[in-house]
Amino acid sequence: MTSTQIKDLLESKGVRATHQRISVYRAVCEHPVHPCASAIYDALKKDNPALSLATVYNSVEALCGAGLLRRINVDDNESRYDADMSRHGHFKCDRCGKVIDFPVKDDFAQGLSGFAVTRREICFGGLCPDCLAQEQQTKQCN
Amino acid sequence: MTSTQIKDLLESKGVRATHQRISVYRAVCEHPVHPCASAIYDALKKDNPALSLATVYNSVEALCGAGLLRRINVDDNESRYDADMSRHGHFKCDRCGKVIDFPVKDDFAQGLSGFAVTRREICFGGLCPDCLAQEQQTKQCN
DNA sequence: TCCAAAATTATAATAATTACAAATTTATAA
DNA sequence: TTATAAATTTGTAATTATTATAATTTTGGA
Repeated sequence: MTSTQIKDLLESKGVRATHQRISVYRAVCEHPVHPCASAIYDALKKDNPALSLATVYNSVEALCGAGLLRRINVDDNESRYDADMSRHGHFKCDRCGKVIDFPVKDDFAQGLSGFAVTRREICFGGLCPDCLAQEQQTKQCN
Repeated sequence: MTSTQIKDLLESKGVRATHQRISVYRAVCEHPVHPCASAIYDALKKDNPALSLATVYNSVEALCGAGLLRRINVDDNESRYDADMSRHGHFKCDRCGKVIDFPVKDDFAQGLSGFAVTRREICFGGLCPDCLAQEQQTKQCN
């Protein structure tokens, strides 16, 4: 995705497309797992040493408000950000820390007629297949 | 639920049933919405002025580890605790702050074969029916 | 180019949580 | 019951994520 394309996307959503916001958006899109604020900061600091962590927070705030990013709470302590706004869940491996997307069926929630639902988050946790295999191997050695 | 019943429950799960842990567990059970650590602390401080906030954190940690409580992340900043371990989702109203339980269908998650899922959390957000009605009223006045 | 509004920056403040060491309590066994 | 070791609680300090603030810079439009 080119800078121009991102610029147009942000402006179509009514947010000013500053250099920082464009690069924050790109960083979230391109990050292998959904990054937290400081991970975005670290990734962008190389190319823009003047970048401030406060700007990263301001930018994700603006982008979330515009519906371009969503904040996810897979971790107990810090927020991560996801540029994929489609319906899906997140699985956090307690061993390797990876966050993996998974599909979810539509209409699994019940009893919410009369509610205006604007946010949906599905977070699972446990062990991913790789770590599960390694744990079982370790157990055999004991 | 009597103190003796809670004591037996904790011990059956292998956690030492101290006075503090018993009252923390009871506080989470009896709290109208799922309380955060400081809400538990405030609720118990009246009857036990010597209680420390650190103990509340230690207790919920022990109780979560034993599968008696679950930590929920409906808020971006702080954790809340829930004694209902059955499958259900949480809806957080952005206006009044209330957290409301709702039922969810079984087997809505897909693509997780090979994963060992030990944690499941479903958090929705938006406006509850009451607040939605009030917002619509406000809109009409403008 | 000039100007006002908005965004960025650096830093301070806040708030939730964790770490730590001393004091207390608990379960167990003599 | 009393002694003892281990676990827990307590009070406080440290840590960490996030927000607030004010000065500086950038942005978009006249």
